[in-house]
Amino acid sequence: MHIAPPTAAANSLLQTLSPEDNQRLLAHSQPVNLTYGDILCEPGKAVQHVYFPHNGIISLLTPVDGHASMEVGLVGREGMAGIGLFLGIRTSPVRMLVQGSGAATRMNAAAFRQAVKRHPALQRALSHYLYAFMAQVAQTAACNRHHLLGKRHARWLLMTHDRAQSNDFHLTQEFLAHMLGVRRVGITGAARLLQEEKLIRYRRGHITILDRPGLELASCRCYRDVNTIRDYTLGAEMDPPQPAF
Amino acid sequence: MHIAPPTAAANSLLQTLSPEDNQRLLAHSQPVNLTYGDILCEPGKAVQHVYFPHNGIISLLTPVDGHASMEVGLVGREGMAGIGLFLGIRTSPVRMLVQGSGAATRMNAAAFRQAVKRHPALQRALSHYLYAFMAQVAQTAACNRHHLLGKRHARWLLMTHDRAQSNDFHLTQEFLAHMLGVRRVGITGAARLLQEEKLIRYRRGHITILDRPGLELASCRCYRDVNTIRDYTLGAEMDPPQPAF
DNA sequence: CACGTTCTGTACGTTTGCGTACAGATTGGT
DNA sequence: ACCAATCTGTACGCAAACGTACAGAACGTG
Repeated sequence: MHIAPPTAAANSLLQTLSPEDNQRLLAHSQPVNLTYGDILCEPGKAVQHVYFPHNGIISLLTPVDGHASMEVGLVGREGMAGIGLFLGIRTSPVRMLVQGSGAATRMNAAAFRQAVKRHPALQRALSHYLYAFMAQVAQTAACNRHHLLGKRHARWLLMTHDRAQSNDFHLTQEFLAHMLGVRRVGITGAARLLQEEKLIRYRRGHITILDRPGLELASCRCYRDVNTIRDYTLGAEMDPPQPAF
Repeated sequence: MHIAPPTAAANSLLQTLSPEDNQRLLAHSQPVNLTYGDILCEPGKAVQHVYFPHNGIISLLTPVDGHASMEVGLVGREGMAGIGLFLGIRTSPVRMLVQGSGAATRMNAAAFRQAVKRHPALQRALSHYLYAFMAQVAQTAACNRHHLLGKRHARWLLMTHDRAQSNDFHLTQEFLAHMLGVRRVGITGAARLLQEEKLIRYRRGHITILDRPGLELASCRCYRDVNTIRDYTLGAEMDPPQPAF
């Protein structure tokens, strides 16, 4: 699903709040600008702030064998980084790396926990988002084993495209290789193929999506499946009998 | 107490409740016997019951490309199956397959939600478990891309060993191959190696762990890392300033 | 105990991706 | 305008895992 960019894209989670609640929340938060390469939190460290991206993108990376790391989740305006706090755990298991520059709302840990406590609507929104996020991670685990690089590559581009809300964005092959846990040369090959098919165009750290439907065909079903679950979940505003809390 | 089977270990999540709360909860739950091969829920279907294993083991499988499926999580006495309900979502994204026969406590969906609502201690325990479970899934995603079959094989055996609470358990190569998302023949090779090293012994659907420390050396660090996070999380009984809810 | 079923062992060619190395191209800074 | 840094293209041998096929071993049931 393609997200139409209005002038100022707002974070979906914050949008679920009533204007008044939102106003109250804003008093305890700051607008910040995420810039490519920023590390918002290291694994094992305490989460100081949570982030609600507007048009920025945050990659969540899990360490492997102590040093290497690879992406297990992608956070854009549909979500937040630091969701562990919602579960009462202050320590982050993942590295939070800014993958796409852009605006976000930042809130410190204590304020966030207060906010969760006070706003049932936020609780519900976060619960549902968490569920969708877990589905994303689980699908990624399966995808990593079953699908060839080309398809995963296309899937990643689509996920980023949704969150970047623009047809071009900053991206190097080296970076992408790191995210997908493959060699840089592997990406070179995959990208060349997509370019030959006129689905994308890229040059030195910059990529342009040319044919989104085509890309969707080139990617594995995981992209669609994860979106289906997310849309269903977040659309399930009325989970019938009672909220979870 | 008339229900508790003598030799069976109790479910950790239920154990966090006070005896009185536990008693009250038991009124709304039934002891059941999970048997190998049972499917407790299909992906996309509504979760009718949640399960708290005592010594049974439940595999959570994510579908890939519609038909195939692979394991993204393993649930034993440390956890529960159906955690999505805790987040207010009734639909299961995964297949729940009984991988090890044994006892469990079953609770229907409505009763479970009531219980969550009424018992803050249970909320906290579930929150923390959910966090640990997510870490498990994320690590699996990374592990799937970075580690060779032999190591993942050993890791899986260790995880199952922990939950089976016994040195031998039922297991076929075909089944394991399916869980790990590899060919059956791949498992044959990996198992042969471990057997030659006297770390395990197996024959036709049955496996015995002979040298657990040795197995740990043969597995990837993911095993240890996930356990560290889980122990830390579940041990964090006193999350300092205030509970999450 | 004989038979069918299920599980395990081995084999062979193929593909994907790895590790590494090096050359060429683009960019930014001074 | 140049240099240094960064990014991308291509190449080569190698290892892991794939798909598939078939044979042998263990079990359990009539």
